[in-house]
Amino acid sequence: MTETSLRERKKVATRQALSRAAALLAVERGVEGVTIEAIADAAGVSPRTFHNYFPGKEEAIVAPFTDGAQAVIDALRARPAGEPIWDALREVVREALLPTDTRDETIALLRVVKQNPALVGKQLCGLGEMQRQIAEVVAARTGTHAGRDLYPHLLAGAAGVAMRTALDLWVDGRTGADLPELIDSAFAQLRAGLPGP
Amino acid sequence: MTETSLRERKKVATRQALSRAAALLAVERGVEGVTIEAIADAAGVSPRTFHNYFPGKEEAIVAPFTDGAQAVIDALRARPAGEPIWDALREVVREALLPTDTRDETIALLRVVKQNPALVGKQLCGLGEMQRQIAEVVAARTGTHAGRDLYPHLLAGAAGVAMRTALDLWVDGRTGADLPELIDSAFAQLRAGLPGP
DNA sequence: CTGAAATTTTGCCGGACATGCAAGTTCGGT
DNA sequence: ACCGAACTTGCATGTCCGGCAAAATTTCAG
Repeated sequence: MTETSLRERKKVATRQALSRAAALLAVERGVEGVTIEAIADAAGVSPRTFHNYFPGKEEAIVAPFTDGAQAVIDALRARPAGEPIWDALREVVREALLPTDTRDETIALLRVVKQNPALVGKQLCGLGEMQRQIAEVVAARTGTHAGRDLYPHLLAGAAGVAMRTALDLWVDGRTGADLPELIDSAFAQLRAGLPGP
Repeated sequence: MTETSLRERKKVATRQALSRAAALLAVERGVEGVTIEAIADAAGVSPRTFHNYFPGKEEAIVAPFTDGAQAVIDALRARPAGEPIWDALREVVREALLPTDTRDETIALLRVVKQNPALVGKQLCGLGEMQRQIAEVVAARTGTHAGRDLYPHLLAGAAGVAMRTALDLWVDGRTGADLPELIDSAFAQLRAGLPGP
């Protein structure tokens, strides 16, 4: 299966421990009230080691979303070649947002992120990188050119907007719908050209 | 007219001086090669004063885009009430991206921003805030609810994607089309539901 | 015009951040 | 068991960012 030397396992474990500690502390104390020293301490490593894994606490906090964006790209690359591109995008977004074992923590984290401009910036930056790579995949599948055509970037951007909008509205919780419904609705509306309410 | 005491004028002048100096230095030396001291020096104020206007050099560099986003919102609020919302959005984006007297500088600045993740994050953060406010305006005009409906956020997001995509492709310059054409094309494709290449 | 009030600028300071470097420690393969 | 590679850690340096209070500037009432 996957190559898993002890070193590799330790590395991912440390990375996850740092990320989880950062998220937990951010939810508890607020982002500004968290120091790198506290995160490192909670994860059982030295502050200096923290910087071997993340350049700053913001990156550690939003790491789950950065990783999730990468998962979306990988999943998209693994879709069957003939599948309509809109369907493929909807499916990978749906899979990425499937209920996890840490659902409540993720919601709490999303709320914290949303209220902090610095975190929003990092999150959107990761999303932008995801869209860039999605555009390349789309271009390859549709015979368009990522450097010359609007189409692949618009499609990737639309998928990103659908994902982000559905998530945001779901996290706010003022709508009774569950997440898959919101995702389907968002994709359907975009696919229809947002004709009106 | 507009209240314009000496104090107000000096404040905006200082802010613009700092922003312009930051952008100029960033283009000349690269973002990392710019210190707050250099920016403040170029603008004729003390480094401490810089922090009274911007929390960091990144914010100063992307200030033109932040301000531009605000201009889009104001322009949208000023559109006639009956106008189709898609038309209104396309028009305000077009107006925001009209050729200015500092066209070449803006292009150079956009290229610098694009290559620096920290700046991209700040820029996207400002764009996100613009979209949030656009969604409110859209909700008010279409009888939808920004807290419950996907529609206004999807529409605002689509407009943001159209603007950003058209700008990016235009700045890269690999397409012969000019900016208004790209904007029109982006909006037309989104409005048609991105049917395919 | 003059003096007081409000606002802005500035220097100083401290905590936190980020990163290079070198020494110490742990792991992997022979 | 051993050596080289990879990871951790402490140290040191430079920058960032914001609070605070004093000095300077602008506003406004008398």
